[in-house]
Amino acid sequence: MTKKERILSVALYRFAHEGYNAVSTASIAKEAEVSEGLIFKHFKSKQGLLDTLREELESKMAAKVQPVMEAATAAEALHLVFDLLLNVDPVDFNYWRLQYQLKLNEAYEGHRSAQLYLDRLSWALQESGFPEPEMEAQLLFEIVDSALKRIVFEELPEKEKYIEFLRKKYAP
Amino acid sequence: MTKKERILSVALYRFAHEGYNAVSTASIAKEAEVSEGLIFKHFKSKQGLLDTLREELESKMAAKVQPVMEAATAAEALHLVFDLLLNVDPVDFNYWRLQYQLKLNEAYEGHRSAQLYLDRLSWALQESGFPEPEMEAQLLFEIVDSALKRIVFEELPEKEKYIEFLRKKYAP
DNA sequence: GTCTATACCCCGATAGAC
DNA sequence: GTCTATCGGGGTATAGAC
Repeated sequence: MTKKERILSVALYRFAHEGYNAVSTASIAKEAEVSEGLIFKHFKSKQGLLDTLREELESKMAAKVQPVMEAATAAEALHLVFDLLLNVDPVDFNYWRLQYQLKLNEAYEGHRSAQLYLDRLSWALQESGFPEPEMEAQLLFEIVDSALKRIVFEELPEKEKYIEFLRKKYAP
Repeated sequence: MTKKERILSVALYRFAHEGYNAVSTASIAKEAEVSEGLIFKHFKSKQGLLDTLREELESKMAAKVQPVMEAATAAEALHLVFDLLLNVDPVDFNYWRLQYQLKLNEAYEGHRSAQLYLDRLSWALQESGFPEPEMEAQLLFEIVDSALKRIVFEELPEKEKYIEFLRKKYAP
């Protein structure tokens, strides 16, 4: 693990747990066992460090959603939505936590790709015979999002049971 | 409006929109058109200012939930859950936004009262014939919470339509 | 790439006058 | 209750040596 990677790793953990503004570059440097100056050589600014993490986050997000977008049938797409929840890698928890931190404070542009995902859900639900697919897609999106949030914040002890309970409602 | 109230009002807005750590006492004082020292005379510290807002938030929350807790029948309780969403006062939006800011960063004790609310939902859903009332209560809680979030962050344009869509599922 | 030293500003908080 | 003045510390960022 290079020093650059150590910085990113510590910053990800701290930003995800405490929030961007609550974490100083000095404390990141100390925990990563590098000099504070090195952070600025590599990332220009504290914001630049966050931007790098955000890019990593976005590519991870795209990869995560891809199976649902490419499923052959509506039933398969709906099934994969819940697999996505079952298969969240604990190694990535901090990326999703960071996402929830960023989403809160305005001007976060997850909207573009979210719309494509919503459209996909809407299509799958319509194919599956739901009478109000757009409304239902919004709801499903919120349900899955809140479940992911509870998983990565370790607030969902009966994860498997809860996910299967959800799956029964949409992909029986 | 007293100066003390002006400070609280500005602090609420800024904390709710930008997050506690991103807002300085100097900028609050400037916007409220008071001296910075006055903030510390009234609230001891920046944290004390937040604590005052948190107390106001908690009493508002208790008042909001009360009708559901005191409903005579299960059907009425479920019906009131959605009324709660329909009747959110725009004047209070910033209090709920603040709540979502606070919930994110660790050690937030909304858990005690949340459990009573969850138990109440669970009871109402069991009475209404849902086969897995505990799971269903968790889900309903998340659905209502995410809808409230979208409302106060002004991300739910078709509010009434969405709420009635939800209501049909639980209190037909 | 990496460290040390340092600039410089802004932050939270206090003291004291009115 | 309210303001002005001020402090000490910690924040981001840069310069320059190695």
